[in-house]
Amino acid sequence: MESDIATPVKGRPREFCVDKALAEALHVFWAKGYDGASMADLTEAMGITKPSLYAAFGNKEALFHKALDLYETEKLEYTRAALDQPTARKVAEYYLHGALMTHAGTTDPKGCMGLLSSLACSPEAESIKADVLGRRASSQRALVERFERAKAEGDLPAHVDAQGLTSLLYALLQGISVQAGAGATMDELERLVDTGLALWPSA
Amino acid sequence: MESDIATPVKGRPREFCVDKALAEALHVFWAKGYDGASMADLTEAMGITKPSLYAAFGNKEALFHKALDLYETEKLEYTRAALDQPTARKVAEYYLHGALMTHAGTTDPKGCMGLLSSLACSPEAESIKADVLGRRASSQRALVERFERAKAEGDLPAHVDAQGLTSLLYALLQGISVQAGAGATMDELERLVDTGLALWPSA
DNA sequence: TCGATTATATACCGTTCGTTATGGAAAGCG
DNA sequence: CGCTTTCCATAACGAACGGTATATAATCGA
Repeated sequence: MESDIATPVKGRPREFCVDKALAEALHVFWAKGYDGASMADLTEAMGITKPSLYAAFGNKEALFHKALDLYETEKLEYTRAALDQPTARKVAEYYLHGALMTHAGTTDPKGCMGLLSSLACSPEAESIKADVLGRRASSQRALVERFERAKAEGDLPAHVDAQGLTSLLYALLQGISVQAGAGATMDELERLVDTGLALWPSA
Repeated sequence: MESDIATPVKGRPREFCVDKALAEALHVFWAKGYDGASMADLTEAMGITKPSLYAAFGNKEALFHKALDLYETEKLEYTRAALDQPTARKVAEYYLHGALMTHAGTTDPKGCMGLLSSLACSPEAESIKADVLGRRASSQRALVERFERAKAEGDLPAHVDAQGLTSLLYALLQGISVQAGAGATMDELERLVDTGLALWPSA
């Protein structure tokens, strides 16, 4: 997928790096959510003025979608890599520890950008919510299929509900994000994960 | 706890019911969150004008705190009643089924009002977030103590981490609220709850 | 060097936000 | 009836919102 940001050959060259600016915008959206991030917040963090932002990214909504792309490819890569783990239990471990690092670490904002922006939905930002929910649904479908395969391969008991287990694992991820954003310590969240993994169904 | 809304003996009587208006305000805050609920939304739903609202409730922030009181006493009563259940497993069942009814039912807005308003935190609404987080922390403390008691009474295995189990149960509640707000069906959420209870530690 | 083209900077647009001042209507008390 | 008190309705406040018009600066091909 190519970037749709034109780089002309004529005229005055832009004085900022589009990728750097987008990374800064991602941090603002991550910390404040779509509605909570104002254009003033964004331009200040990106180090550019509003006309430059609009010329380079279109508008606030288009900027968010591009930032969400970056978030998914860079920060949620663990959710895709988890599916390659050999057993359902290791899939869950990969998911949960990935969530700890990504959503409760110290370098990036606490919590999940998608969760934040899908809940705080101003009526005019319906396409934002739809984008986030669509990506989440496709991730969840892939996990259901992975757990179905695990049942077929015998590393999940036959009686477990793959759909229910997927919803439960996602609930844990969402709870981790919520509690991380609410100020829970890393120790508390690790104990949450350890308790969850101790209950994980064994074949 | 007495209502701090004065009811004078002289002067023109107010033409609306304070309790009815507060219940309507609660629904707006519940559906949209603190920042997402505008004064226009609130006055329209409450059927009163802005000066009446300010005279009766103070301002938007005070109105939210009063609505949160109502929410806690009427809608979150199940989290207190759950602690009276005889075993830790029944406590968890009460919590989870209560969350299904309250946060995924058809009569009230989907999701959890506190979760919504604690995540979407405009910088000037810090007292809102603090209020919600304080109530949640006190609820969680009570649950930890209940699970400690369950371990002493033998209906929870001695090796389980009461703090971790509490965080896990709250994560499930939060995940239920998130997924309910995202459009999950009641069937999906019931399977989430059933899967979680199937994994519940037995003595 | 000269237009053509594009980026930046400043200032402004209309709208909505939470909040309040102003003026009149309705009740209790003398 | 007056007088006071309280309520309701209209309109306005300053600030912040997302988004732009305008003018100037910088770089291209010719």
